Amino acid sequence: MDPRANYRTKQREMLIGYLKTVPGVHITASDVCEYFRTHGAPISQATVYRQLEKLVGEGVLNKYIIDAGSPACFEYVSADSHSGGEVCFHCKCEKCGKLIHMHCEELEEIQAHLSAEHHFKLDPMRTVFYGLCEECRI
Amino acid sequence: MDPRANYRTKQREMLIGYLKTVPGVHITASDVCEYFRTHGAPISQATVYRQLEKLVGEGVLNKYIIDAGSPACFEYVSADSHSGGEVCFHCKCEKCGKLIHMHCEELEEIQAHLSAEHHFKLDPMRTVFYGLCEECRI
DNA sequence: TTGCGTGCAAAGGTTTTGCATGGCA
DNA sequence: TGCCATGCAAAACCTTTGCACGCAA
Repeated sequence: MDPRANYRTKQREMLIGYLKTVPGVHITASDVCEYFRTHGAPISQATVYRQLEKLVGEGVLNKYIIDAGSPACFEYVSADSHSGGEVCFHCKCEKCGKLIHMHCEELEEIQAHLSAEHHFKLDPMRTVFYGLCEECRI
Repeated sequence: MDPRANYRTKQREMLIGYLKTVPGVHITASDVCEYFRTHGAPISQATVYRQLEKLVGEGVLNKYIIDAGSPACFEYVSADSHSGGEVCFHCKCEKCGKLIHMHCEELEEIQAHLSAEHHFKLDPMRTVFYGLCEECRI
């Protein structure tokens, strides 16, 4: 689907290798820089940003924009997600800022409904539900 | 519901007055600054940001984060939306940028489901569904 | 009079970019 | 060899903040 030539550089392999070890966890660009700096194999932030963006384009990572001013979050997409099996939704608490991951079949029906009735192809990776979490709703 | 004392300053009135004339349109902070600067009544950007954020807190405006690095978008909330009668959802096309307003009962069930099953109180005014619109989905 | 709102300028944080060098294919 | 990737630094960008002054209540 994406026959772009990608060089297998040391930095790219290190990045993918690391992100694979934390699937379903939100990582920021500076998190990545910090990780490699404290592990004796620093990668420049320019390279981190460029590779992360490239991996998003390839579908290897998801990118989430939670809030303005805050750094973007990246998350490794597990192999079984590629098979179309599970979709991950996100809920963001407006009060405490907590981010909740959700794997819910019922919510997947939203996609079908939006597609059939509103001719809109939902992008679950990009969509964030805002509201109040269990503790904050009182 | 919100007894905060809000001074009726000239800048605040001008801002609300302008935003009211463009309901359902996405406006950025710099758009606002530009508008008033070219109309002979400049408002400092600090004031624009502070007032916009305050108006969001009051429910007068909605704020949308479209993309990292891109400025936040603000949108005037019409009076009938305040009456609580109808809930308005938004779909934002990631490709052409079009914003689609939706009044759909079926989608309102999402709120009930999130509340009952996931203990999450959805805020429809703040939530935007991202994806591809009819023309862009091809 | 009180204290919030404003304006200016500077800072803060995230992300992008120019350019020379390095490394994969 | 050709060209993409990397690193460094600086720039670009949006947004927030400190402080003194102004103005609504």
